[in-house]
Amino acid sequence: MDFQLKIKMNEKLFLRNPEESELGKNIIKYGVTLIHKIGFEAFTFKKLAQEIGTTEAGIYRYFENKHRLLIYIVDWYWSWQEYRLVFETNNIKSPETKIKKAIQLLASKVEDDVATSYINEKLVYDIVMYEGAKAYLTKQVAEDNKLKLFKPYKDLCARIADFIKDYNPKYKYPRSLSSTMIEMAHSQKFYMQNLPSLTDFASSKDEAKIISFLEGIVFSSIRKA
Amino acid sequence: MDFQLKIKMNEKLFLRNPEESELGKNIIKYGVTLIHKIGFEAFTFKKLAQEIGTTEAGIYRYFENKHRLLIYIVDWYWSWQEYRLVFETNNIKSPETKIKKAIQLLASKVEDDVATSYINEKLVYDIVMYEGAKAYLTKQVAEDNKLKLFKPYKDLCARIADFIKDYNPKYKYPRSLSSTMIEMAHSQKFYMQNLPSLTDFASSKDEAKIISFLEGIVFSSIRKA
DNA sequence: TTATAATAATAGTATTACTATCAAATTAAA
DNA sequence: TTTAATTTGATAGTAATACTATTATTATAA
Repeated sequence: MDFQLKIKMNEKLFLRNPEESELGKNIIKYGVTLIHKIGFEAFTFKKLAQEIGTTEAGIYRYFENKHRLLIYIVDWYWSWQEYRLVFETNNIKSPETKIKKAIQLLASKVEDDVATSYINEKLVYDIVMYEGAKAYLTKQVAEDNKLKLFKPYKDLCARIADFIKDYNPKYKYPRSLSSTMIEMAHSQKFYMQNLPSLTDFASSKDEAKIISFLEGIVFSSIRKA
Repeated sequence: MDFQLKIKMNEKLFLRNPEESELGKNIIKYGVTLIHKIGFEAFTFKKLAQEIGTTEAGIYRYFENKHRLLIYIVDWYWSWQEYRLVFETNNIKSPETKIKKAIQLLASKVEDDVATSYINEKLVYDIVMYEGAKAYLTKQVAEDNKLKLFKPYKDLCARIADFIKDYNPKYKYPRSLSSTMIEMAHSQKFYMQNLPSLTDFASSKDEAKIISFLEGIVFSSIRKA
């Protein structure tokens, strides 16, 4: 038995589909490792080209600019997380269990998943943590949003919001609670590793505490009166 | 009666103190308006110099680079918010009231405050909402943190965490809850304006709902059993 | 086998992110 | 009040960034 997970990406993200050639796949693969290594600000297509052994112009044939590549990676991540969530909550009835699964998926350390060949999920997780917000914190949010570039994030948010509605149909802010949860899973982890005084988690890989913190927030908020 | 609020800024932020000269104050003043107008990515010292009527080199005498200027603005904002919080909660005993004040201060629309002459708080609020996270989401977080560049944010977080501890000394995650609250006050507002499906707030300036959402999260979490 | 498409190689441009130098103007100290 | 010190303005220059364009070469598909 051998499965390959393939995520259909929004066509507006690229000029040429990177999944359809070796060069394209290398752009994603080494794009991920290089952004992870030097950070998005220092990352350039020229450096990436050198890494891959191609030219700058070659990469521009696939992506308009590095911001689009970032959104590609971030979108891929959220789609992947949504897939995992669907898979993990399949056949589960209890909305409580589903919400807990969601928290656990979002807050746990990610291991490189064999189901996807050329993308290293562990690195992508870090990129989303460090650079994810830069995908939408721009002056072009409105245009990018019109192109549906943030759909994967929204889909995941909506799905978790549905679990929350199932749990307590009377809770007034399911989507805001969902986006809070998703954001916090990453940012509390970032704080823990980089600005620990903003958290109560010893930087000692204590992600169980992050999960407990998030479960506390979510379930106390939606608890039925 | 005429008061002037002056915030003492971390000396590592600048090469020359911008508060001590006309040019310096103009760098802050027009820096704020220009970043607000074109966004941090498009913002350059050259454009700012043109705006002010000075030269690029002139600005570099004050700030090492635009990232430091951003941190300066963001730090100023968090210090200002902390000051407002101290002022507003003075003589108040009830931790509940204090927490509510904090939420209200963070989530409400900011008006230009006359107490500070050359800084437009309304614009600074937007800058923190759109660009604030970029201050620390970098590869140099660790070094910047060593220089105490994030102290104002941490101080505010610690202060609100203290209110939470006063309210319920047994709650386990006061700092994480505090940083969550602070972050969400801004990011839910950003979503409301730009990616509304991530929230439950009609983009109709419905900030009362943001406040109700945040109060719900905080108080249900720390409610004594 | 020819057409077609993708890639590599090279060049070039405007802008960015700085650093360096020197003269002019302002302010502060002797 | 002259001298000295400091701050600013003007100009120049550099390496890197963020692209676009052109042509030759190679692989693939009709």
